[in-house]
Amino acid sequence: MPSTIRDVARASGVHISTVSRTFSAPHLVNVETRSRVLACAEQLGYRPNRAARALITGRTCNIGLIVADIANPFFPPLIKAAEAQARRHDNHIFVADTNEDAIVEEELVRALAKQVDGVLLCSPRMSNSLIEQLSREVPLVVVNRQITGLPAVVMDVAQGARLAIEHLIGLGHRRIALAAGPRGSWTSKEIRRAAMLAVRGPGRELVITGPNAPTENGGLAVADQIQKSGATAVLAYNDLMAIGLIEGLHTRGIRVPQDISIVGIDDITLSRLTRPKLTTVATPTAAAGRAAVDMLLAYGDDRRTTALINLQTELVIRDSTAPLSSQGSGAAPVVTPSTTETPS
Amino acid sequence: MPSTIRDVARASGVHISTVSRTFSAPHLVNVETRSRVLACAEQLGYRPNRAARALITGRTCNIGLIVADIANPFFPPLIKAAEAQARRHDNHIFVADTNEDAIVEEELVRALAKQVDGVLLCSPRMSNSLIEQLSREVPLVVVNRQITGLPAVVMDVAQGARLAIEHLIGLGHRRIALAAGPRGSWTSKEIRRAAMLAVRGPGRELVITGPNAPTENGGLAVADQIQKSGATAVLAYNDLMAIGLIEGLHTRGIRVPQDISIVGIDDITLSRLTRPKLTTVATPTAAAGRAAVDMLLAYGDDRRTTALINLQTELVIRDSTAPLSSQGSGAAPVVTPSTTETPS
DNA sequence: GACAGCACTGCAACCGCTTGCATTAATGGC
DNA sequence: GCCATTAATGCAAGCGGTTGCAGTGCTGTC
Repeated sequence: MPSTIRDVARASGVHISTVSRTFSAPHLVNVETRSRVLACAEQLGYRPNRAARALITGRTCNIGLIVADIANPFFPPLIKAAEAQARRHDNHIFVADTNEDAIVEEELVRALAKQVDGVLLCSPRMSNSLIEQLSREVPLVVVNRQITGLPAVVMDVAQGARLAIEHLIGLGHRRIALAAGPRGSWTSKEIRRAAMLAVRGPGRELVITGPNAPTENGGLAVADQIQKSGATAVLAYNDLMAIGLIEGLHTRGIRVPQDISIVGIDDITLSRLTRPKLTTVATPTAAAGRAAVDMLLAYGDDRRTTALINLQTELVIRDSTAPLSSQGSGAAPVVTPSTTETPS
Repeated sequence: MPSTIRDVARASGVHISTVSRTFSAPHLVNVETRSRVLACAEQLGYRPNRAARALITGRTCNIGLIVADIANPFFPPLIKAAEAQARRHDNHIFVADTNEDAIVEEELVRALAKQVDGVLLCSPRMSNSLIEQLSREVPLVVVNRQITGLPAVVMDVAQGARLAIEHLIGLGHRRIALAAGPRGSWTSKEIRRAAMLAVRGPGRELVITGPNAPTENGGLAVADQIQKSGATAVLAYNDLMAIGLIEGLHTRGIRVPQDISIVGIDDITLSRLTRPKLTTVATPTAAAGRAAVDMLLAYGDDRRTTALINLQTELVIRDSTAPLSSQGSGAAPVVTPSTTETPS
């Protein structure tokens, strides 16, 4: 039913190759012929079949976008921006969700490989070496992870974490907890590294809990440990965890920010609307989506394309952080060794 | 570089057709041959090229998913569920965002048509007739809109709206406002229809404002009209608008729910976390995503497939609604004719 | 022992399109 | 006026698969 290049050729009385050229190399065909062909195509509602074209040109004009969890509010703005940018270049986007599972991730890259010109791997959970191997099978741009030799777009969460910790220290906090992210997360490692560095100083300690699921439930679940840690301030792996944590502390009668200060990371839309409004590190997710697509599309043009884009983050101070109140470190003064890793 | 069917054929010493059959009709090939072929394929890392296969079979095993706005928190759970369900059937999903634009929508359906087996059209903004026409070019399943003759998955927002209005009436409210959704939204029409019916009764009035953008800003922008309307309760087109509206009213010194009660629709994750927690009509978006994919995949099998799935909604009562307080209809007692339509 | 039937495999056309090469006609240089 | 260019188009191979048909060798039947 849908008309093919042959239908158009027949209708306009030329060979199919002329029709083909009308669309993919117009300068090679006579103006009159061209307009005649275009008219027929228009009338027949002809559109070149991209899959067929891809078969011979090797370019699908499709991009794969793999994220850990579509429903995690961190990703939709990234997906949206990537999709828009892709379409601006006449590309389409496959979106796939790994459910935070490294196995699924690998399988997805392989499954998509033949149908796309490249894959955007967002916050991957796979090992570096596996990613490197996959990048030999299909062009890859990694988002939220830095792997030497691979093009990547990262957001400078280290800097963000540093700003957050400095903010907390400035408020008088001395014992600060870090609610870490999921296992395999590069971002989580970065945050930890930066936080440890930033906390360093006389009488100051960093208590690390995790790994945790990067969700509201993950935050809820860690509330108990946080309470017992004796920390008066917490930096959470992301806003979702921060929000869950606030909820969890609330049910334990601990008030934020009066008893404990909380800082999130990401600045998802939600964070402006919760109670209290969340102090957080804003990450430029939309910009990251756009940049990643651009990088991928530039892949062929110039192998020496900027291999790493590092986007600035900034601290947004709202209502979930407050000066350390002299009387109330609401959390129990249980002493735990600093920088303890609680497995899970 | 990636190995083709020919490589596998050569390696295993059979004709390419045998390799092909090994993958698409295994029962037609001898067990020994089959395992030999499979071994070679495995070793070469061979995977059938879906695009090439699609060219001749006509089945791409891809699905298009078109939504109005990926970043609108209503959609991600739907996208996630659809993607998971699609993958369960070994299909992949193209996601595209129309930015609430009917023109873009049409273009996207056409652009995707050749690369997919069908398209899920979520909350379309196009006219019914255009959708019908498109459905002749590519299998379509419409989500959140009912068009006679087309397979559709809808959520029973009419029932939800009725429950919401009854809840408000039960709380003593008499003058109720409806913050309508965007132009072209079937859901918005349904809600209006149901709300008008439900409000009907002695001394009761429904004030309609809109169309409005289905976003937080849309809600913010309508706060003024709501205030002037003299309504003591509002049903908003969706949670995002409801939240924006609460914000807008707050800056005007109007408290929710003490001065005005607000009900949203959708029950997005956010709604459990705002201040106050939102009373809202929960819509089963994940179920809708799954159902829509199933419908699309069943398209070929049975033309008489259930043409309409209507999913139940339910009212979730939280903290944004309260009994009408005798003293305080916080909104100014300006009299506006009932059921006025404010254009925008 | 001839033959029908079956299981298995090869052959080749084809899906819709691109592209290097051949062909033709028109053009310009001298 | 002849030849080398150039512009425009046709031809056909091929991208990576699928599939109807034909061929091959066995088996079982009578």
